[in-house]
Amino acid sequence: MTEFPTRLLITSAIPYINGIKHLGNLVGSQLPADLYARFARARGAEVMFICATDEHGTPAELAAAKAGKPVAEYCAEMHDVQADIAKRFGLSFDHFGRSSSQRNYGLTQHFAGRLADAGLIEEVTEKQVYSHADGRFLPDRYIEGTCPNCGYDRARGDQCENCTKQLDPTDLIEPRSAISGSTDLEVRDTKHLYLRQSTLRDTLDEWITSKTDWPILTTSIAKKWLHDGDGLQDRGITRDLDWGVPVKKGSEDWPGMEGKVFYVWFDAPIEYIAATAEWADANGKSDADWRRWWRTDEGADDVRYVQFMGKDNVPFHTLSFPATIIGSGEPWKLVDYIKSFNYLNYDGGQFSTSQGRGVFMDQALEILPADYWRWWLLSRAPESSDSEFTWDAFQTDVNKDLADVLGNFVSRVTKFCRSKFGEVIPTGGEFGPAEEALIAHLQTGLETYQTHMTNMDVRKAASELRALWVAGNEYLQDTAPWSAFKTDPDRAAAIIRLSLNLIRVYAVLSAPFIPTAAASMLKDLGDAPDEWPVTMTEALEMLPAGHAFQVPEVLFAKISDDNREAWAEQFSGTRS
RNA sequence: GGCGCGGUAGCUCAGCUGGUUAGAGCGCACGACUCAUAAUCGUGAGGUCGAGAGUUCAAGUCUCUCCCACGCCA
Repeated sequence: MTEFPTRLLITSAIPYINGIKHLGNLVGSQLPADLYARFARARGAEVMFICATDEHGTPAELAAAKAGKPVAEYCAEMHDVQADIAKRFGLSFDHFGRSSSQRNYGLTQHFAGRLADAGLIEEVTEKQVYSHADGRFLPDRYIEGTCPNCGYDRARGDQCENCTKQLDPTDLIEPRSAISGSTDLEVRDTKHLYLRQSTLRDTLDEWITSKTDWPILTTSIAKKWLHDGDGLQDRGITRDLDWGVPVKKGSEDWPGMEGKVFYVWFDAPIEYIAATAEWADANGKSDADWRRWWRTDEGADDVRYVQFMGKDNVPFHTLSFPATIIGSGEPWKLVDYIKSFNYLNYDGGQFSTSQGRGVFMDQALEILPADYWRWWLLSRAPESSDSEFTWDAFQTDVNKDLADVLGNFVSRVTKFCRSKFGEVIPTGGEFGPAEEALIAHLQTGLETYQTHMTNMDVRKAASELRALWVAGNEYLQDTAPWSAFKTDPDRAAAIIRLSLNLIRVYAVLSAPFIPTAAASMLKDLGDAPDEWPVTMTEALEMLPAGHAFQVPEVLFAKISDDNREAWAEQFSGTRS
């Protein structure tokens, strides 16, 4: 078995602030990260699991304006909303931070200063459209006008949606602000900072090349950006906006950059570090307490750092953020493993936040408990290619796996025991060949499961866990305690004693996937311990004869055809 | 147009460094059981592994060309 790290730093890509995320966002980063974090804790690792909201940028400003609120207030509210939903989904962050925190201001400015000192920042003067009516510069996509190519009158400054032609804002005929509609626009010179990541290209290339155990999805995307066309391009890291981290060189002002902020992609990944500092602040810890996770010269040399994200975030995490870390010349912890995911589609199309298409996290929880979603999404995680959510598959899979295989096992064992022996672990009888075979089988399965979980092979882990559940049903079918009871009650008692213990083992092993149900199973087993099994032989004798339990309520109610049809209908349109 | 990821049983997918009769879950058919959420367990039906060519004693598994779907970029 692969040796498991003793200290694990785990980060999930941070969700953008402007609304509630859909299931596709969830399964791409936060959910698998949580699965891994829970497993790591169960295996005894010291875990720091970090996420946050990504709050800066124009979309946040516009969403706030639409809601009629100051952007800071809007973000604070939306952060609380997202934090609450995350909690209800069982996402076990050690801290859920905010990229607008003072910690992130300080660290972002610090990194910019270090990069400047290292000669990795370049000042570039470029032309950008300024709107007098809005009193601000407009990003390309917030300028609308008539497409010079096809005549479409609502083409955006970056691209015409009608004919897909790539555009420059100055190409548009009769350009206007998408925010106010004003045509009082002017092209002005503005100065911006660029991160010279092209100079780090060979270093990054070597680093990526050395990561032979990373998912192909991760390395292939990184390689593409490194080698495509002219290779890795320098990128602007500042914007003409109000809402963001003010541009500073460390703690010093940056001449010529007054009134500008860092671009969201620059400060967002730094928030992983900042959020860990926020964790320290929120828990009465010292700076040393968070720095031992991030500075290899201050205790982080034994930390293994794993990031989770959807494929759209891979370029930033494989290139830009490492360029920031490496370029700083300081011993910050660089990521050790990047687990990336493809997209989850919704019933023949894409999930879409802007169009409100698909199921969103809050809606999901209104319909069913989190465990249903967790199980389905994780067991079908889009690891090797995009995957698809359909109500039909969701209903079938959840009913079969959770209700029929796992839930019903718990039900049949506890109810049989109650009717024949009462609500205590029965005494008497001995284990024989059938038990030896089962235990050997479970031991092998346990090790396979742990290997897959350690490797973050999410689908394979789910499949193996399910196989363990099935093994219990096979065992019952094979030993038939209901028949044995008629001639040899002690034999039936032994079978049921093992089976009740098996429920505890299932609860513990399943907890990373379905934490709520797992906790409920342990509670009903008379507050059984959540100790992770090492050998099945010992694990299946943990609950002794005489230990009281109670027959649980139905663990997983089935999704009816009526439900499925109603939900498919309810979510066919757009989010209201 | 360039690049990337895929194209394996009705459906969703496993198949690592090439090697016995190509696997799993679901669905379907039949059978067993009756403790249980009309649940469970067993058996079975079989797909020229997108198409073509090549390398090899041997190819879903490597090479080339082409087709299709999806995605990213220009």
